[in-house]
Amino acid sequence: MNKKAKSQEWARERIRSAGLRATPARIATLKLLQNSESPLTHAEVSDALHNLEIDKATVFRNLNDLVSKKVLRRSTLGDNVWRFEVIQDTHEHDSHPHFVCIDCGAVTCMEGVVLKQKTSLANPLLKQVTEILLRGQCGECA
Amino acid sequence: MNKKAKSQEWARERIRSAGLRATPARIATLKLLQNSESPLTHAEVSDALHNLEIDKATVFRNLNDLVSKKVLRRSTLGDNVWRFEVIQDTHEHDSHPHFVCIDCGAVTCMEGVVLKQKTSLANPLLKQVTEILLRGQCGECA
DNA sequence: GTTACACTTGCAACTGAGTTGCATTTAACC
DNA sequence: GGTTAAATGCAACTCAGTTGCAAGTGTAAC
Repeated sequence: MNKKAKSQEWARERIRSAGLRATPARIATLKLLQNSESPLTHAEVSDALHNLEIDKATVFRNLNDLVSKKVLRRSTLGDNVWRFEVIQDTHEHDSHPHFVCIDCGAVTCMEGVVLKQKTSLANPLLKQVTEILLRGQCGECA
Repeated sequence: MNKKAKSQEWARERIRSAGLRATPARIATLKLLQNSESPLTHAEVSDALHNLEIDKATVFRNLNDLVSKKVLRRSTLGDNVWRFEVIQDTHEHDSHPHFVCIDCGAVTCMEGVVLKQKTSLANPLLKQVTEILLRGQCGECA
């Protein structure tokens, strides 16, 4: 089996094991996000799948379906637009920080960065952190 | 001077010292946010000032103006709606991370938390970080 | 392989947040 | 009080995301 067919089969299996039907739109969406280096917005997914003539409502529904089945993660970068990325089942640390460039909007996943609290005392105001977001200028824009 | 007039004068002075004109719409907006216990959305501000017959475009412009002058802070709770709150001038806000509760919207300054990069190699994609934002549930909401 | 049916899709119309252009009004300085 | 740049009101707009419904399709069971 060649590489393309493997990726296709992987996406198909991931969708089916989540309890959803493996339709062309879903397979294409999942393959796209899997091959992307950073989370994509709905508009970016929609554009990329444009040649498949998939309706934007379908893309929204599929993205939300895959999020609710925990195949994708949905996050916001402070610009009030949802971004989606594949939850890698190989990783344990599933919530790495994201860096967003305030100029060009590029999003970088920062696997090698961790938050450290100076004081040993746990902060009572902070029960559970679900997302860490850094904003600033990327190398291209600075 | 009574309490109401004091609040009025405080708002007026805060706006003027930011380099903006102290219009009734801006004074009412700032007083409202100052007296609110949690950040308010544009719609909430607009509703509360309804009897003053202030246009929604004006409210948006004023909120954004006050944000750009660092009188207000603008944050998102993950529902893709901006929320606004008064920046208390007793704090320095540039140097430490902020924590936003995705349920109640409360914003906490986290003086005792620092970001550490595991690898000694500096990330070339990340030239300058201007803001660090943590999102999650606070002790009240968890 | 055929079939049946629930799931999925496309379309179109909708909601709601936020923006913009422009003519009119007004706060602030003299 | 008069002047003027800043602020406002209005209306029309963009864009993200949702919804109802009829038509299409993946899947399991035969």
